[in-house]
Amino acid sequence: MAGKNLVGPEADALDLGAVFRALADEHRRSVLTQLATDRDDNERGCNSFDLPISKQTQTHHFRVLREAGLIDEIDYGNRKGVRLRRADIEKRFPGLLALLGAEPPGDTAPG
Amino acid sequence: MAGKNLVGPEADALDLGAVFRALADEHRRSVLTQLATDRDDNERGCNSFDLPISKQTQTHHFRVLREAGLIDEIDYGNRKGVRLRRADIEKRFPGLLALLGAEPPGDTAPG
DNA sequence: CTTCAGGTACGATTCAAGTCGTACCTGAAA
DNA sequence: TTTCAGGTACGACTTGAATCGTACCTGAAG
Repeated sequence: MAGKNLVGPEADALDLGAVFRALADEHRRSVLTQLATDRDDNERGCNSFDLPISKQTQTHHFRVLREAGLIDEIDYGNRKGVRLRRADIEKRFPGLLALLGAEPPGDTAPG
Repeated sequence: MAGKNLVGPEADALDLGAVFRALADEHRRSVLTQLATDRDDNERGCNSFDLPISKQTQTHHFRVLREAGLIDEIDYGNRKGVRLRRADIEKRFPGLLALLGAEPPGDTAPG
């Protein structure tokens, strides 16, 4: 019933390079921006982000975000939850999440 | 005599994706960290960063940093200067430069 | 049990990025 | 002028990342 939390790095072990690499991708940045915008930090389903990519690729992106220490993944077997590691991120890299709000969401180049 | 400033994006046009992509590379992050640490924002020579890469690759990295809007490049013909665009960066992405200080310099994995 | 949707594992493909070799340009100094 | 160090341009190589196809796993609902 209660999903098990997939492992990520400890709060003190967050690597700035890995974080920047994770946020360099448009889709991953979109996910994290959506998570950071919700101040209640609700757990969300993986398919609630409207990513225009296949589910295999989504799996890849969520894994990158988790291994960078930005999100927790909760495995329920046949579905998965995602939660922002806001406290850990703010502790190690204060102000990082606020930067994501400085970018207008869905800023994909037209044409 | 007075070098000419190579063009980069306007302050309001700084793109977060380009910035994260630029800072995802270890060498470029090292350069920007060194620049951000100097609170006097002195202009520095391109070969004052002790980058363990060829000069062609250095040219490439400085170009990426400039096109991301993070630095100004001043061309003197047979040598080049680099200056951090601190005001523009702080205006558009406040707190970003402070994040670089949270990472210990020269943190290359041993062994 | 079967069915079904969500997710993963593995491999293959495609593309972007980091790197360097060769050649060339630039300005200063001899 | 020549020489020299710093830098660029172009091309080529190599690695890593993003993407998807196929097959398989998981738990819930019939």
